[in-house]
Amino acid sequence: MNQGDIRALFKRKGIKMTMQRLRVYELLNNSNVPLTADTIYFELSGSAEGEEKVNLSTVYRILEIFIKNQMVTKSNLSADFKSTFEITRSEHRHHLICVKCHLVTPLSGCPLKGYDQKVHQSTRYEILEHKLEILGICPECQHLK
Amino acid sequence: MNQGDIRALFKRKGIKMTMQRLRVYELLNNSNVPLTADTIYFELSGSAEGEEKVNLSTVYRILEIFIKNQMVTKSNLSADFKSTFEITRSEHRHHLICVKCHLVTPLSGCPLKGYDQKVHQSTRYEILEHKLEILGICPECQHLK
DNA sequence: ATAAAGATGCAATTGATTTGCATTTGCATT
DNA sequence: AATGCAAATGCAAATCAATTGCATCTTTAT
Repeated sequence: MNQGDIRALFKRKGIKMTMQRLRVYELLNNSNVPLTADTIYFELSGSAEGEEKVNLSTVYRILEIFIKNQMVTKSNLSADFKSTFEITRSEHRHHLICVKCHLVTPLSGCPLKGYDQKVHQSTRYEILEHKLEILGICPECQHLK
Repeated sequence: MNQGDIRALFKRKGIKMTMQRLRVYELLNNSNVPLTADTIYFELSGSAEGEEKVNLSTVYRILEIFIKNQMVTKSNLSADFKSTFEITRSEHRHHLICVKCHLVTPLSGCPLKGYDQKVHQSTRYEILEHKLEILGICPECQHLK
């Protein structure tokens, strides 16, 4: 997804394009794991020449807009209980989190195909989404006793 | 589970029994939905004659101990992004949360039987637990437009 | 090029959770 | 039942993520 595509997406959603929003979007789009707000902040700060910082509250405000426009999903991964943000993809993803080192590994495929529908039938809730995370100890950390 | 059972459980775990711990445990044990720390605090404050308040930081410290002893599980339900605490049961539970009114409904049965094992095989993580929550709109709130 | 609407930066605030410390309580022992 | 001590509690202050008010700067439509 190049800069033009992103510009078009923003226009389609009626979101004003700014340098900050572009950079936050690109960062999330290029990450294959959810990111915390302050990770985003630091990633965008450490960048090369000419690049200005993006203020942390601006990061939060941008994320809020992306969420409202369903471009980003907010979650709380249990590893550190900070909120994390992830680009909405056509195929949603779940993650495996190491409780020791906090490594996050995306899982392929969703084991809950059809489950939302079943829950809808038994509860009459209108189902919007589900969140799943698996907690464990990664191979590395298993060796650390 | 009566007071004697709880006392025995504490003894078995090597946890000193105090009035505050007993009351927090009973409250969680009698709830069929996860509770936030401040809900616990308020529940225990509003109680009848003779009952003293349990300080909020004490509530947090008690929950910490229960978690360490695997008597309680901490989660972040997405509805309001506060931490919630739930008694560990032989059959773990997942919940359906209304994004409008925050109603929490326990779901019966776990749709992930065998999935942990499968993830273990493909990733070599030692799997400890999984957390699942379904977000939706409850029948009541669907009518509110 | 210009103006209006909206976005950003900065500092201060909020709200949940944690921590230090003085006091109190539970429990093993006498 | 009384005693001693380790551990638990209450209270106030601190911490940390997240939010907000406001003055200034950018974007976009004209």
